[in-house]
Amino acid sequence: MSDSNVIALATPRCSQCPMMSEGICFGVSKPEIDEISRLGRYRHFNAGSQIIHQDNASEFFAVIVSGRIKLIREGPDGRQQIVGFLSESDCLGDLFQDVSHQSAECITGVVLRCFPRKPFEAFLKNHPELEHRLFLRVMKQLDETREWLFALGQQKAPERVASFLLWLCRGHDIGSPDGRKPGYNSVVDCPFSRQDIADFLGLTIETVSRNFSKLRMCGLIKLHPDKRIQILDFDALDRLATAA
Amino acid sequence: MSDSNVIALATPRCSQCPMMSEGICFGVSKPEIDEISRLGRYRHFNAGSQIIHQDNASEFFAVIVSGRIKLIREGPDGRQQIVGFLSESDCLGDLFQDVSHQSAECITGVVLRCFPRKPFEAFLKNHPELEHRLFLRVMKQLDETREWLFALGQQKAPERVASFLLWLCRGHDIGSPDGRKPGYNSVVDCPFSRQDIADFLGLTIETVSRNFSKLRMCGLIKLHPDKRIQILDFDALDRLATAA
DNA sequence: CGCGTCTTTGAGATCCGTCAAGGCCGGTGG
DNA sequence: CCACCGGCCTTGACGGATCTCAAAGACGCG
Repeated sequence: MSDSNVIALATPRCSQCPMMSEGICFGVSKPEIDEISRLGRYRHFNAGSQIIHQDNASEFFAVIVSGRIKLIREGPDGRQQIVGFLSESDCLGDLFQDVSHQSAECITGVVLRCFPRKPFEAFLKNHPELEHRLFLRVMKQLDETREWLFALGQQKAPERVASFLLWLCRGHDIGSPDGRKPGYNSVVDCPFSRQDIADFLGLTIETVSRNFSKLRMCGLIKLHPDKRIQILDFDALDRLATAA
Repeated sequence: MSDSNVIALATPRCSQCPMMSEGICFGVSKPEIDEISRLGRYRHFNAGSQIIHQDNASEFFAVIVSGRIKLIREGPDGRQQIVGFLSESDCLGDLFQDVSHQSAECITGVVLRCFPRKPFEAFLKNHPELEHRLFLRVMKQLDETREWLFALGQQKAPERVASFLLWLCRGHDIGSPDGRKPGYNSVVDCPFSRQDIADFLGLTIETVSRNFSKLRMCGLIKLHPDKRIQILDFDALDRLATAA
């Protein structure tokens, strides 16, 4: 209430912004939130639209207000590898480098809170505690990327698919219908197409599909028509992912 | 000379330390270098020794004074994926997290400048310009890791091997004997075993060896017995790596 | 010189990619 | 309301790239 004036000046909905709720802005004083917020604006994108183009100038930094985005590395011949999935409250854009080394494409409709890169970097210079928080995020991303490097380098197709499902469980568990412990009989949201999953796991859509079918026929998962997947045997899935 | 007293108090060879020369310490005032240096000590490791064990406590942060290190993710069944190579002036150790998510093993003999993690993190809190420099490094590592994610996910064995050789050229070019432009007819140092390369590229030693042989027989490279590789046709290698 | 380790090369087995056809589902228009 | 259409997903058959297993060769070290 006391600060709602400032917030209101800054952005209409700053209090609902994931930069606040998810902690990116946490610790930045209100006048300064006002300062940086004045730089930012909301942008909307439809599913399928390209937000960032690989090898183009890196011009903005953004926080995802809603929706899902895939980060893609593409080769000269069109092959593409998804190097990361982003969702609400994640950050988008390459700071401190002039060209983007990957593309960003919307999986769903997306709302972004966008800041021009250079001014944001200048702001960062005066707010080390904010940069520290970004630092932690990038380290976490590096950790996750290394995890997938292991998967792509060492695991076979069935293990990769199982690992992917477990990854879905970790991040996007909607909850189990009968209230069992997390991971068991849970329903997870999977807004990704077969092509997305294939590009992420370094497989073809056919191989992904075949492995989903195998898991379904073995009774480990149940595929719902609304892009949701029900995990019926978490332990078995875990064994598939970690053991051979 | 004026500051050599301070340096001398701090560490015997701080002026030769890669933290200075390679910029990690750059911008930190001398008394403060003294402060942090008092925390650090030199440690020596033999080739093959494990410095960090995956899933163990993350207890120190270090700068590599000399030597080469591989970062390894291992699965429960012994399979291992190299997720990064480190060399002189690179940093080692997971900051701001309690357990290491990968192992670190010496490829050559190694000298480290070691700092206990917690005090170093505390020092970092008071030196945002130092943390900023670490931030840039981690972003660069993330970028490189994504590059290899593309290689492991999308490229076939011959392309991966060619990409690996080009990567060697970028970082460790010893120079061409006849002074031609960089990359052409250059000799690169390759201190890695076939097993290392295989674990890095997600292949087997046999596949790596076969592809090296193929490149040798096609006249693109020449393998010297002292772990050096001569690049005879850089362009052809580049074509192999980027096109199919 | 002899030993062990790393590397190379070969032959066979396996997994996954490619090509192709058919099924499911939602949207559109009659 | 139903028929049609297009995109996405599934399933099958086949071939090829890579892994596995095996043996011989090269290199470094004592």
